[in-house]
Amino acid sequence: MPYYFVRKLECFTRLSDENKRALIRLSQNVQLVGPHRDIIREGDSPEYVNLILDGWACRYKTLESGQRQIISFFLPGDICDPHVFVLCEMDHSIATLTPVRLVQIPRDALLGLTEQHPRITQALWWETLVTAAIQREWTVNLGQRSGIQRLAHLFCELLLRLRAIGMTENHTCPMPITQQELADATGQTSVHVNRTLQEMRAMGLITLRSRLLTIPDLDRLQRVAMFNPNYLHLNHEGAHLDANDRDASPLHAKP
Amino acid sequence: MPYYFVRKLECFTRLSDENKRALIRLSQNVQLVGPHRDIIREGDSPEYVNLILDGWACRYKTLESGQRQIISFFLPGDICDPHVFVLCEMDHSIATLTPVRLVQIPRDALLGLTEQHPRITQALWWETLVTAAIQREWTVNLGQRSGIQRLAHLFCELLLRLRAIGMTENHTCPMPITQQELADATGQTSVHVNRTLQEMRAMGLITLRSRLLTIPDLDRLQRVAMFNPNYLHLNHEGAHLDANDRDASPLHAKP
DNA sequence: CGCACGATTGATTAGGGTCAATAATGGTGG
DNA sequence: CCACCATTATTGACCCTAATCAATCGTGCG
Repeated sequence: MPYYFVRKLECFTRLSDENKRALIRLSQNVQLVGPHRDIIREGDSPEYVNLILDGWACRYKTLESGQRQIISFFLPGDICDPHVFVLCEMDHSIATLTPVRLVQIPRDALLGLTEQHPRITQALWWETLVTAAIQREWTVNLGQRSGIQRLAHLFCELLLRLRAIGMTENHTCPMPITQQELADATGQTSVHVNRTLQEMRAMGLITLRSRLLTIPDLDRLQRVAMFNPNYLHLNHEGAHLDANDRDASPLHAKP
Repeated sequence: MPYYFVRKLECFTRLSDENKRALIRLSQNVQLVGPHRDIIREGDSPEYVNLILDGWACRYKTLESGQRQIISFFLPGDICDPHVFVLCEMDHSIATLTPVRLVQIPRDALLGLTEQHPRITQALWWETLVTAAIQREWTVNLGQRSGIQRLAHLFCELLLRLRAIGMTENHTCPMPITQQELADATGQTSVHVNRTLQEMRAMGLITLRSRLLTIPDLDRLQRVAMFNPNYLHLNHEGAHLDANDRDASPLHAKP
């Protein structure tokens, strides 16, 4: 079973063997959660940091009117809010989309880890900032792009994130979510998502069936979406950091 | 001249006199920037952390098509990305909206501050997490709300944030931005914003003229917007923290 | 006073929502 | 292995919000 979160953090910087062992030791008390279950709800007080070992999950908010917005997707290896403890209560919910294997990391365990491993601290910082960048890009996506562009952009993002953790094969990646969920993420109705997907298939932009997405020409899809991958910061920006660097303050990272 | 950023951080937790003096010492080398000027551009490498002493600014992104999305607003006292140095290059731009007084804080100055003042470190953490929460709420706003609701929601958010730093008078606050900018923030055209504002005025929800916004009945506007202020975490959630607490790790904050 | 920018208005159109019905799919138990 | 049921996907008809284009009006300011 691959450790996706190790792969993910290695997108940013080199990790020592000791770093990796420490990360892997977190995977105690693995929990299995079925699909479409809440992991934590708006209003709850955060007690753990959730690390998604495998499967997909999402942040979401439900309005009084019943409308739901999916705010972001969690993929294998993603960690849900490593610094959430500063706040007293959750302002959104997190739910599984597929069956999920996760670990709930107690505050002290995570604190111990970062105290012992400056490089991991840096990498978690990078992960936090990239998460924020993704959220900003979603703001742009919902505010400025058309239906087809929103879906195209989402597919580009998910493909690159999945590729970063080694979950793609050639031009194909898993896409284990329903059209309703794509609709909730892109601020459309499922009816319109359905029609837009058909249009994208007709244009030869994608194949999507059996929960598998194929993008024959990623450049073309990126052009359709006006997608610029810079916000994902996937180019080993922390490669210059010595794996044994003592200084773990994010304010110290030398760009 | 009030120190809005001190007021803002005090929304989270109590600060000692020494904390405050240290914060105020940052205000060396104040810069005056005219309206509608870029402070930092997408692609630039971040060299400073910008602290807005006074005036309004915004994050934005421009697409190849020329469309612009305003991603967030910076109000007096806001600090632009205290932890940005982990990343090599900016994935968005920041520009002034009004004339702005700001300080560009060098990395080392900020690092020194947080090393000396654990309480400030905590408060900056809170600020970072609230900024992320605001971004999520904008995602919901753009994805799920109608034109009038988006504007109403934005006005509610801005009023509460301005009230937190003491910039409101009764039901009135400054709103020094154009309809085009409201449009770029809410993902609409300025024509439609204009019509929606007229509708809101006709409903008695707001008064907006001479760059002043009045909200006679905030509860009512909140209901229209389906606005829930919980995501702003403005209820002194860090009040329990002793101002001399030694431990500054966000993972340690006891909710 | 005149200029530039921002606000306002009107007419028309298009993208996407709504509602409702039907068809595929896939998982389950007998 | 197959029948059944629940979910998910698909289609059609119609409607409405908000975009577009273009012109005009205000207003603050040098």
